[in-house]
Amino acid sequence: MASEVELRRDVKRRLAELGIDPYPHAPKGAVTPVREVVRASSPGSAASVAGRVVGIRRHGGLVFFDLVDDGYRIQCSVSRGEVSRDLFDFFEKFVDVGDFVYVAGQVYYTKRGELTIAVSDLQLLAKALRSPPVKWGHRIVDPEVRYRKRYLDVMVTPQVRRIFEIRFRTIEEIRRFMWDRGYVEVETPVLQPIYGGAAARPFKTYVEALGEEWYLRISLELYLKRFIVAGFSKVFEIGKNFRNEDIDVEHNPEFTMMESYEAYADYNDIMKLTEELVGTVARRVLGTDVVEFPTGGEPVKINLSPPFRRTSLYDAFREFAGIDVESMPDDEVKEYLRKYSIRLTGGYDRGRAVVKLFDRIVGREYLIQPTFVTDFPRSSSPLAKPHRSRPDLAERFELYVGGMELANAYTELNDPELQASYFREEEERRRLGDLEAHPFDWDFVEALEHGMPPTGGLGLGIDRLVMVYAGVASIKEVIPFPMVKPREFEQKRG
RNA sequence: GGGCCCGUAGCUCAGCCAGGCAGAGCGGCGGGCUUUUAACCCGUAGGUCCCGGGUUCGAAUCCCGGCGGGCCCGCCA
Repeated sequence: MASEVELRRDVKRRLAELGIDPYPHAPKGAVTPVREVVRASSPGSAASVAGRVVGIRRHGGLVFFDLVDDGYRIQCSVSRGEVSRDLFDFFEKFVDVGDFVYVAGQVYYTKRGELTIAVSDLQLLAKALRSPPVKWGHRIVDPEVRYRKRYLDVMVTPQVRRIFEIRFRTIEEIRRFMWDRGYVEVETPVLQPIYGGAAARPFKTYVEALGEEWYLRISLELYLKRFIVAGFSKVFEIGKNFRNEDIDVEHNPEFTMMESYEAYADYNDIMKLTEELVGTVARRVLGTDVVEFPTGGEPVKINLSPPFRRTSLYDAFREFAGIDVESMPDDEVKEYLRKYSIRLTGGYDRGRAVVKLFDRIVGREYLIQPTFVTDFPRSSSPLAKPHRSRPDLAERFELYVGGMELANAYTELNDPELQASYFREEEERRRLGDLEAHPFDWDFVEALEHGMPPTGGLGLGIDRLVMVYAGVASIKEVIPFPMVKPREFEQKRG
């Protein structure tokens, strides 16, 4: 028995014998988006549309089929009694589910009350040699197919398409929000001689022209701050970061961040900016700032309208876990590290130990509603400015929603000599085996030496924000083509 | 990096525990049907049982190794 592809190739051959191009360059008539026909057409009016055939229901002399164009579906019918014999036979012999067609005809309502185009003219626009894997409107079950061939997932499942509509609208509205506040959207290099701005292992690459090993950026931070040094007061960038770390429901090696930097602002200003952004963009994209997010299987209502709860890291420990980490002796901190089997690379450091414990004990578990966690230990934040009244802390906050870290922000460190000394601490850590410690970036320090105004900066994880908006618990659901291992598929050729 | 689970027709899955002819529904193909919408009715084709090795008279089934995937844990400030 011939395979589907073979059968449809045969259809192509027979079309060619009749002098019909299965891949014409353009539709023969003007095309109206199906969306407009569905919204505005009245019975009796003419309509000409184009789309993919997603379902065919044959009743002898009458055939119903569904057309989908840009996410909108419309039913069409071909009646043997009302069209030429050629047109009816053409549809029967040559049109399959998956094909793109152009149709023209008159709009009417069926007995069941569905808006339908009575087709009087039809043109094949593109022959599909493979049909969709499942009927339109259904879900593909196999995750391998969903992620490897996302185009199929989006093609057949409107709910999946909806997630990506939310994603791209979110990015659009973030841009609008930032533009409206006078931020300039800039571009910084993806390929960098020294990576920085986060604690992560980088992807390495090789620049033939320079004969050097370079890196894919792990954050946007250090170059955006150079823009502030250069004299731009408000800048932002939305772009891909690359971290050579493991893949799970909250992490993809390639992910999208928005970072912004604003001169003459501190982390309190940035908190206001952040909550307004998260709430405003939600309302513009979703029409509401109350969303449902699955945590531990159960959907929880999350309210994204500002202001968000604010708590210091130490207070959050006390409030949610009943632990006073602030006054705890080092021995006891180490005991907690053992208890939660947390290993610190680069030697014991109280600040970094506390942050790791926080992630483990408090963040994921308790911070479901939007919460700003403020004032992290200074040693865990080498790019942030020390706290104005607490030298052991940094002016830093993280935003948690749904138990995920959504944003990270500082009053930026702008003292070049302090920055240099923090870089030296990081180098020492790297020497002690911390592969995620910051490399020393002399060029950045030199930029700071030229003077950077007091600045507030923000890093916002776009993928995770979209997870919250779309109400999905896996980052793979919001990344169009998540990273999956390549696989050799057998090509079935006839 | 550790643990658990999964891989059988284009798709969803049964068969595996307890070894003995490789199955169902959907989809495809053929036929019927002029108001259906997961249309319906009749018929029919379709298989590298993920790959390799082992045990056995005999392996989809049991054992070992590998590949791919999912979930959980660790890690990802």
